[in-house]
Amino acid sequence: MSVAADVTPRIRELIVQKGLTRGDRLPSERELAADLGVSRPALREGLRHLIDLGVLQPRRGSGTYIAGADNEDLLDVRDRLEPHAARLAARSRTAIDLAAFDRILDDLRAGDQTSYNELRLALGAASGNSVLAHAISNLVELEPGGSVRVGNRLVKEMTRVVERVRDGDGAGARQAMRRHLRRLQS
Amino acid sequence: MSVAADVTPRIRELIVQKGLTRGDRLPSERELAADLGVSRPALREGLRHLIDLGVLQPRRGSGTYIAGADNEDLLDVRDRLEPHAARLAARSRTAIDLAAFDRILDDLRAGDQTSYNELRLALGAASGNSVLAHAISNLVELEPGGSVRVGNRLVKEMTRVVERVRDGDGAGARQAMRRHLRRLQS
DNA sequence: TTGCACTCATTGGTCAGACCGACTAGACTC
DNA sequence: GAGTCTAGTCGGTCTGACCAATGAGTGCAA
Repeated sequence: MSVAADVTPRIRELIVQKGLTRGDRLPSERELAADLGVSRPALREGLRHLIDLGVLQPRRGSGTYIAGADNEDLLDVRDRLEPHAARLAARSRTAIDLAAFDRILDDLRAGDQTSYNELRLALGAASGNSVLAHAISNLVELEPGGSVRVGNRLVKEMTRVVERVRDGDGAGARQAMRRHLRRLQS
Repeated sequence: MSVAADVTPRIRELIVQKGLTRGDRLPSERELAADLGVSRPALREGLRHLIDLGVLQPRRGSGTYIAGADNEDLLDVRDRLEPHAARLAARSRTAIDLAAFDRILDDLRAGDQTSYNELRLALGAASGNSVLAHAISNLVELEPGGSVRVGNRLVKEMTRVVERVRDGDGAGARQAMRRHLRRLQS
């Protein structure tokens, strides 16, 4: 992992940890670089990714601010991609994919907040469509950390999706994911 | 427009101009920076975007190579997003959007190769969903420049899409875009 | 006291030059 | 001729500096 590539998740962690939300200002680049122990150019390369995604918005002379996407818009796009990914994954998943799903589901049941997004990424990867996987990854990164609270209902829904994928039931997997997203929408 | 942000399209132009395709090597960063008249850090910030998208793949000690996405995978994702965008655009388009469509269609009829992608971006913007617009923008950038040849059939298909959008016919706009993508797939 | 113009420290944006480790091709050895 | 060694190239990173835009505090004028 290169330094610049590693900066991106660390910035995200910092945002979550400090509880920064839309409109808040990030520490200055010089400050961030010092905190993370990297140079400013490397720090900027890491920030660039989040800026391109639309998560951050720099204002010259003022600072860098949290932008973030509208949740409704986000769910609309998720509904276009993630059920489709679940369907494809039911057809293309490998034994390695299935093992990864099991591990992630275990973490999810243990209450790990990050494993929900990991599962989404794993489904994208298992779809066998790298463009789709990439698009979903971008959606995951668009959200402020831990956007969804991990509860019993979510665990149940995700378990259902994984079961359908394991069974090779494409239509069922798609439906299960759609139902989950439908719930988030309301 | 910042220097770094301007680097990205210029790199793309250079790729098209030199006719580089998947697997080819890009000139070195030092050379590119000199050619474009920017510093290496700025050049790298521009490259970073294309690397994150998956268009370029750097190999330390060797060079930076064109990666590019599988066309079939790409069309599959386009089929999920762009007909949906057309449908939303039919509902949300403003007078400004319509004027932009007309201008772009004129360019398209004149044989401008870039206007096809411009239309796709304009439809995404007109959808009113910024996340969707962003996702489509990423898909556009994923393709090697001028992936689709502008011919009579394409002009006809795009004209149909715009007409449906102008009429506020969401279902029709969606259908017209799907038909266009279906053709590209075969 | 109030309002405004000004000043200046801070911030993102950019540049120049340097060093490092990884890679590759060509020279060299056996 | 096959394997090894070496020097040059490339991406990755750092340091330190300057620029332009911003905005808050300052001081002056009304």
